Amino acid sequence: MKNVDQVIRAFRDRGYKVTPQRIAILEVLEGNKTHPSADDIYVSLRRKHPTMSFTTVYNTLETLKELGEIQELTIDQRRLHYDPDITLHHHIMCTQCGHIDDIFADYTQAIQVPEEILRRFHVNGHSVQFYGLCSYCQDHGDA
Amino acid sequence: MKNVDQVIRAFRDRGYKVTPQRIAILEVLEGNKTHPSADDIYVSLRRKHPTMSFTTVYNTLETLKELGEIQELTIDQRRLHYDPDITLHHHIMCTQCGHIDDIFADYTQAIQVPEEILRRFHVNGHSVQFYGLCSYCQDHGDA
DNA sequence: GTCCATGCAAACGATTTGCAGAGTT
DNA sequence: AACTCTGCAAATCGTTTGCATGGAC
Repeated sequence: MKNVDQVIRAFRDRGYKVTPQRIAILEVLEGNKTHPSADDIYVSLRRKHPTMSFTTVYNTLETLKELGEIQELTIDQRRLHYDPDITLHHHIMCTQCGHIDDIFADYTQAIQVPEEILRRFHVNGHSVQFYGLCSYCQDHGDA
Repeated sequence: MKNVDQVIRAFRDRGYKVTPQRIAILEVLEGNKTHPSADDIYVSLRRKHPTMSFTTVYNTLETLKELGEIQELTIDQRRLHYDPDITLHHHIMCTQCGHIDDIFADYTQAIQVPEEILRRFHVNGHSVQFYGLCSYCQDHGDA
């Protein structure tokens, strides 16, 4: 995601309105490396924006996705997470606590799809994710 | 998944009861290459087993997972799919119609996790999946 | 007869939708 | 003023849970 000011400009350019709610959500996302869920974002805004609604969080995330400013992570079957870093990278999630970390590696060349599949599919993308136990959970967890 | 008779034996060995419902679900799964969801299984059984419940489908899938007879696919964010083929392979899903195909390839060596991550995580597994448009949807779809 | 499994209904949790009123342009 | 956005409430949908009855052993 570009910085807040630049995204605001992108909004104006596209005819999207710049509302206090949208700015607040952008501020939460800017430089955010925690891979928040919609709920995480909602909760982190509740104090300063008590009237913020889930609808607005979801709407804004959808808009930012459309603009290509954030990416949706499908690493967690239970809920979607969002990442303002749209450069090519991957993720690992702790199966105990749900913590998600970045993995900066490019596996594009490494995972070639067999010819046979290419004959039957127009491949648009792929997704690689890892699962494990983070340091904390290795020491404290018990599952 | 082993064949129905063998899984029935595995059930008995573990003290799990062999019920008509469980057998029916096993029969749906044996050799099944369609990667059904719980709902798909439920629907395909409704006619011959009108009293079959979702609870039983979910319970049985859970049991089969525990026994390592099937694997749960997380390729579809909307719902879980199940695969009786537990050998190492991957999948591709058509983003239009949801059809899932097998990809028989082993990317284990290809996707090495950076040292830096290994220091912070005990990696237990990974997941690689592809997305695209199947032949049918390339010709007929419009998204 | 014991105990696990089934099936119904209700609960749950993430996400989506309908819509009236509010705010941006 | 026009038109989008917000926020509330309700709906949706896959999955889980509580529990009484039923069936496998």
